[in-house]
Amino acid sequence: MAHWLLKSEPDVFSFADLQRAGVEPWNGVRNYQARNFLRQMAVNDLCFFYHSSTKVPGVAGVARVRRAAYPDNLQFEPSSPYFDAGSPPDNPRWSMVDVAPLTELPRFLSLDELRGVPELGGLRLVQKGNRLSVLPVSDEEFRVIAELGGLTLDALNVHPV
DNA sequence: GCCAACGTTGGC
DNA sequence: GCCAACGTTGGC
Repeated sequence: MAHWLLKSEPDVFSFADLQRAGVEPWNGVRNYQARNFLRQMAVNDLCFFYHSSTKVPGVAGVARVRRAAYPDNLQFEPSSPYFDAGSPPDNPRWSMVDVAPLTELPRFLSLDELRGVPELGGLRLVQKGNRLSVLPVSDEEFRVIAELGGLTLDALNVHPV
């Protein structure tokens, strides 16, 4: 199973919002690299839910993929800020996945704290100039972050959906 | 294909 | 609100 990190501005859509929503289409990604990662996601993959552009940015929870990549409908909605007139309907340019909340992190992990963890030096999130909103997390990085956040491996060893 | 201009992201 | 970093656009 692969692991990922998804960024969201909590003022727009927080982890608590995801918990209320239950399942949410992760739409609006308009960066090719991020899109390619979305397309690599499989059902049941676990994703850290990261709060960006906020007072204390950091990892707030864990979500999981409920539906693999399919066309992002907003690219065909002229009224949407995510509309893309150049996307061919027979070969849509942009994809989205559906995600559902799994669990909040018992201990919120700020970006500042993550930066201080030697094992996470390779994480794209903590590297300079990182702007990707969807990024891969290695198995080892996933374990380190989950444990730092107060999650037992049991808590994450959930039944597939 | 180069690269300057521009827009966006996101930490601070 | 500032600005560094980075991606995209478009003229040439």
